[in-house]
Amino acid sequence: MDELHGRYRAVRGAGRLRRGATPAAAPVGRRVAIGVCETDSPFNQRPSSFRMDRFAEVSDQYDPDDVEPGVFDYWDETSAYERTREHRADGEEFFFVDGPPYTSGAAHMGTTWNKTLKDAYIRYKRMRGFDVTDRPGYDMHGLPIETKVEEQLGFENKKDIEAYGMEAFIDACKEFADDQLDGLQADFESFGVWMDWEDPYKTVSPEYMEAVWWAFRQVHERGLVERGKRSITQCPRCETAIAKNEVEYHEVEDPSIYVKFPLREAERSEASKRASGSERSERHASQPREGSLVAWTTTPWTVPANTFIAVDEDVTYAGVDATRDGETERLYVAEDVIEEVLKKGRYDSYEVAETLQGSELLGWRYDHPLAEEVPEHPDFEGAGQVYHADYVEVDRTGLVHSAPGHGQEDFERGSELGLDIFCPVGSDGVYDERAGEYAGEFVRDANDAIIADLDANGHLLAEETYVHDYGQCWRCDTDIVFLATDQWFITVTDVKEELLANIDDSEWYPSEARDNRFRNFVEESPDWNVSRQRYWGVPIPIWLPADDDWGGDMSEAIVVGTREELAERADQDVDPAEVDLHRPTVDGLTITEDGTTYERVPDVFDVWIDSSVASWGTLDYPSTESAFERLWPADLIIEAHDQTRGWFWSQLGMGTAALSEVPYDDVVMHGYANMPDGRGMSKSKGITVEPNEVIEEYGADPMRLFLLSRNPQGEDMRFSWDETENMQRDLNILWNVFRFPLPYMRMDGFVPSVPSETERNGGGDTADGEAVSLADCALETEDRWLLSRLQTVVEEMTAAWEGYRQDEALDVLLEFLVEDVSRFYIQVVRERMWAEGESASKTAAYATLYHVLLETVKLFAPYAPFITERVYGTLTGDAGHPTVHMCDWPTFEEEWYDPELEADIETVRAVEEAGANARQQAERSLRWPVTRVVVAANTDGVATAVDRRRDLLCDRLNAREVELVEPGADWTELAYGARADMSVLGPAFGGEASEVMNALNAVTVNAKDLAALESAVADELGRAVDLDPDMVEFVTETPEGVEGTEFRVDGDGGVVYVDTELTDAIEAEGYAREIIRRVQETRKQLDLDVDSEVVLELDVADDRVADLVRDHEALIAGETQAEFGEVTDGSRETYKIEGVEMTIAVAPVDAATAD
RNA sequence: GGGCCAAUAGCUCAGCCAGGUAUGAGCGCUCGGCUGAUAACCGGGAGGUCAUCGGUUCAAAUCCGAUUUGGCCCA
Repeated sequence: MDELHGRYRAVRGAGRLRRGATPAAAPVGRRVAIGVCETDSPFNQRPSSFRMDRFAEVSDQYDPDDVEPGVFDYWDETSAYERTREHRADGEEFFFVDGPPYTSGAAHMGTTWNKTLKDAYIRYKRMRGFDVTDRPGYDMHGLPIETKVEEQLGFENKKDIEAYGMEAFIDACKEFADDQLDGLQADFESFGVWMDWEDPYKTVSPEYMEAVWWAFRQVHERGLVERGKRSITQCPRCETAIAKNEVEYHEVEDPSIYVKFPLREAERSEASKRASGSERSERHASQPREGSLVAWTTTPWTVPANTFIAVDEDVTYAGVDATRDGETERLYVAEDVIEEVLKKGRYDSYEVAETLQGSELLGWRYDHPLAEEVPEHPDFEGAGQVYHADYVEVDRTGLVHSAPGHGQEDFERGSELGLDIFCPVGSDGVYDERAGEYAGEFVRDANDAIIADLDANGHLLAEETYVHDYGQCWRCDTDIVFLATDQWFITVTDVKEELLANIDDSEWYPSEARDNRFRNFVEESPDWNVSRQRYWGVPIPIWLPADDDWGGDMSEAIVVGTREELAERADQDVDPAEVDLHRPTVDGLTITEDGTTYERVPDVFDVWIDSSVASWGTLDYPSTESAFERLWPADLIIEAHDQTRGWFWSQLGMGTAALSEVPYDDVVMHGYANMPDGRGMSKSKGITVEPNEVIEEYGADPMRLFLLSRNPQGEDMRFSWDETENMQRDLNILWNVFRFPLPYMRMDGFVPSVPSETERNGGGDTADGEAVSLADCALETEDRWLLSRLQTVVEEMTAAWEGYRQDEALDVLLEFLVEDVSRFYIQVVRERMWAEGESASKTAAYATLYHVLLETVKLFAPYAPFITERVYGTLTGDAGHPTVHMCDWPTFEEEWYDPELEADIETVRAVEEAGANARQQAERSLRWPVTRVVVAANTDGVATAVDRRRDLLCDRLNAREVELVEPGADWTELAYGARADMSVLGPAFGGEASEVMNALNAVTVNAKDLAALESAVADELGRAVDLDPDMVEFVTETPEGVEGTEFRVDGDGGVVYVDTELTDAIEAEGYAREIIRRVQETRKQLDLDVDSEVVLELDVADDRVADLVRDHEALIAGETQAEFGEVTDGSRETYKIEGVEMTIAVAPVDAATAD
């Protein structure tokens, strides 16, 4: 029962762990309708307040628990989804078709990944201007639901259903499916999927079922429907055929018997010609023989139906005279397995009497080993003979017991040979009267009796057991049986060429899946058995003459295609608008034409048929025609790779059979969602990660971001809690980046220019008169750089999305957000934003950051619909669209694109990074300015970039000056030392080696020149030495106070040297900065507003330093909103800065402002 | 038993198609820095038999073959 109620939308609380290891067991949630909040939710007090004011205050930290419920409310209140659809109503149509999930059980991680991908692509397409078809679908018929309902009702087999009443049972199935649908839909909504939840397509609706009938009728009209016997996999409990892909394999222990089939005195039979057509077999076949053919089987219960023995005509067989307990008999087995077989039979000795080709055995006749027990055993024309078959392998005995009434290959070969099909077993796996002594017994239960009878008849050579994989019913785990029964087929093998040709009319992502897996599967696909002997499904709309001697001629069958047609032709009164096409309603309808009364065949369709018509069923075709004519076939479908043999195939098969076309253009085939350790998830084994746990732990947006960060083309995904947490962290950066400028913009009354809804719809400038647009601003280098980066990002992301690689697009976006916006741009512009009063530079920074944030949030929207809604709302107030999801996808704007600038800044950042490293080596913190930074560039490109961006570099490196050393030139202040390689130096100089080494270590030269080094060492040593190049390695030695670090940019690079020599001016500023920082810290501790004023008292223990600091009093006062004075009551703290003791006291100017 | 896909740092993954030094990325770890975005942020460092074995090649994470493990599909 758990599964029936296993889905809840998480009830959000404050208790989410920020960094959980593994979360505790799934929280016990209450079912809460989407968008309805607990009464204690803050959003009940201030519903969707985030839309009330532009630049309104937001919380310090991104908290999905806070954001997501508010956004749900907002969407409800503003009909955001409906308005977004409406907004695109005039756009070019894009026909997406939802592969319908099966309505049993809750959404698992795989379904969640699937729907998240679909949602993201739908949102993206909408932002690109398309009017997207987004009708969700549910697959609601079929055996799985029947078995679940049977379980609920405590049923054991079909007879219980009949006793309960078919109509009541079908009602129960419907109710079950509806319940499951509600649960699934709530799950999908809980992580922000926007599809048309008001109007999903359901495979149980009259319109949809009619779409199935219509298609089947089309298929019939093309002559592709037939009834035929086929060997099918039958579940004896469910009493129905089950699809091959519904058979699950388990290890079982079965009997393994070697049966002797006694040769009849052979006369040449007609069948031998039929079997081989070969001339050479005739001579041998005509010779009388004695002895037995030995065949092996693991299914004794199929022996009653034995019809022929198969051999391989190219294999060598032997007639062996085998002796046991003094008795000798002739046995025929393959030559290669004589020893093995005789050992099984515990024979004492043997002699090979003759060897023959398999072809020589053809036509030999034998007697049925259970002839007495099964009087009606196959004895018809052609039965009881040896034939060739391709399925023969030389293991066991090399001869194969063949019963076309059971085995699949046996059936095919038997049909080919024109043999009758003998199957004395009913649909429940019980022998009928034709099985003689075994009649009434369940086949498996008869194994022992059959083995005993074979033994008693002298036909059992050996008996043992054998462990192998055997098929079981996927729903009830009953071992399947193979039976030849009457079934209905769509003969797709008749249109195989067309199927293969149609494959090429669709594009697959990844393409290999189409060209390998899918093509192989289609090439090998057999006719499609579409009938099931069950209840909960679309009834097969075939009516046959009631007198029950229909000969199989489809022209004498009636196939009904629509409700209208049914109403017209049925003998009973049928209202086409009201009729329920389910059983048992349709079972009672008859059709009488030309004096013949027709009754419906009792079967229903295999449930795979239902979803195969989704591409027109979702458009309510044929009852509604216009949408189908406009839209079909689908532009896009997105499913996992198990659908290669499922929905991708069934749609191709049905589309081709009914309409001669493949019903979809683009296929995105994603993988499976696996456990963090790579195992597959399994609900029954309790190995799962539940989506609601993830939402509870980290939020819906972070979960979506994680799912969308995985390659959606073919590869399986490992779920990762850690990566999901990382995504939450990345969204926190988005949050921080977004909220950072809000207080400044608010204080300065910045009015951005926001493209409004009216403007988009009809053009015209509706922006506020004071609104600042980018074009009006005096942009600085970093502004233009960030805007250019944005263009690059937009272009790269769009290309990735168009290639169905939203994961690559996300990588680009996250790197832009984290590296470019957060780590570089914001760091650079902080000071500009802090500036007091009006400033063109500040306004430019506002306008730039505002524009970039707005575009960035749009780029994030398909991934994280909640946080982006919140951010967009706060940025635009009531000036923008009602929802971010109505926005257009950003476009590449040439005017802002400046690749040279982007390359320059890349160089600047590399130099900055190396500079920071050099500072660290010199132990000089960034707060202290340095007199100069020297950049030795390796290439002209680097030199030019550094030269062009000197100002920015000075700023970033806190350097008074940047010196440039051109490529090829040496920085004259550098010296070169040498290190000795003692493994070479030692042998060369013997006892003098250490003396030479010391001299080498001591000297420096001003170029990497061996002669110069020799001369310097000679001076040091007082005598000349001969040095080889391999004795020494040159090393760079920087001047005192200078440290160097290498950097690289795209293969180019250079060295950054930082000169940390101190001057009074530098010390003065350094100390001042140290003081400023500590005052700021104190201000924060006192919880002061950013702009509130303080009194500051400074006491510096060292007079020299006190004088230095005094030079910067104005700077200190300005940065900290302070005036110098005596502090009596406030914070007072003593610090030791660079060894100098200082006491800093801070107090608010007015106590009233202090809190 | 057969087909397809995957395996690269502790974790999640790029790189492989078109062979040429893994300056690999993020997270984690560790050492340091910054300090009115601050429960944020930045820098340095350590960390790899590219699953294993064999082959082709001057050169293999990359191409080929086999094996192992995992996933999917089929029998």
